Amino acid sequence: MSGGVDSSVAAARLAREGHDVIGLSMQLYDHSVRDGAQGGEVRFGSCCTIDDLYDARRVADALGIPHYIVNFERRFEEEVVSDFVREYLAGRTPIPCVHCNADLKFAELVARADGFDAAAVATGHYAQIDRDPSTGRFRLKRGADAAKDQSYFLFSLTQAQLARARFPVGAMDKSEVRAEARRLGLRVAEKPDSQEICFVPSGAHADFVASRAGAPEQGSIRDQTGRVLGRHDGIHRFTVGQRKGLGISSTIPLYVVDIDSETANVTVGPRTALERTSLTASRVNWIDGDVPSAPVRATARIRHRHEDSPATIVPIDAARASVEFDRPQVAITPGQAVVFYNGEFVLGGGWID
RNA sequence: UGGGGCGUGGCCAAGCGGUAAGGCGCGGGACUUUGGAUCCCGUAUUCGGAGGUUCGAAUCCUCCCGCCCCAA
Repeated sequence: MSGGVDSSVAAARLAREGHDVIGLSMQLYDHSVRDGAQGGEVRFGSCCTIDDLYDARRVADALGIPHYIVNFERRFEEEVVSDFVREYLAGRTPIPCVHCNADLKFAELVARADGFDAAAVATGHYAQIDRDPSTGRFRLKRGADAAKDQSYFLFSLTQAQLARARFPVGAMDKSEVRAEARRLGLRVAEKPDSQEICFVPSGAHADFVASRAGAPEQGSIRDQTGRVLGRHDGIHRFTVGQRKGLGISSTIPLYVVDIDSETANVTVGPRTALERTSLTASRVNWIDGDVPSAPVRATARIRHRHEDSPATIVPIDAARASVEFDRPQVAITPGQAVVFYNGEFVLGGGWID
């Protein structure tokens, strides 16, 4: 229970269905240090704050279920935050929410749930799970509300994890979830959707990285011919596809095309220079547990809030695959996830090299 | 005070006689469980100053002001 509407309604639905529900909330960082102590200007995202934990507790009270806060500060630091910093310093663009899901919610949290002898672990994700009638294997499906679908963030789930997972709001529209929260009188009914990175003060992720990594290495901003157009204060300030913040005058908008962590060079070019037809992915997970023995026709999504596009997925080995798109994709970004779909079903996904 | 170049919105910058491109930034919006992501809209009655030529100038001429480079 994050303290948001979705997990609150998820808990409410399970309770109403007669399940023996226990509310668990993850404490991800030390609020006594982070909140306020640094001058009051420090504000964290709308998720996982101390206020959110209180909201979760209040909702649990309202539902008449027990509520526990589990301390994942260390794990969060190890699995999510340090990875986030490391990735930016390597010139990649991390997506911490996937790690938080895979490494905390569906790993550590499940382990804690075992301590409560829980049969399953439910979250407020907009995604659905069913079983393939022919193989008996679990399948991951998009959320019913196309606008809120969060299946992208869940591509790394395994059969074992899916077997225990429940997504009570996955078949609902967001509006229905809010309506149900209102009907139940839950205080979080109108709470805004969370956004931005929960552990970084809004709008300052680069400063956050710098504060963890020390003095940033400056470098050059070059055009595609290698001509120097400007300087920058660290490659962690850039992501492929980025247009803003370059500080370069031009006759056309320039976008970050490439980031070289070796030379600290950031290459920029016109929008068309962002188009690529292929990519390779590492740490690929296939939802059904088996690596396909032949290329797979699918649609692939290269970022959240992006439409998946027809492609052929070619397994390279157990953990890698190449993805050949039928049409060029704009701004394929190393560090982001690529997720494969077959219609409503998530086939798998991996991390873009 | 010999030669050359330049002064266009907060910044970079196009235009070089026909009535102010574009980019950055900024403001607003859309989107949103990653991205100082993307996308959309807005942002100079005016071109260092003053005169002049012209139907008409930021664009030509004159003078002035302020920068820069080369040579002394």
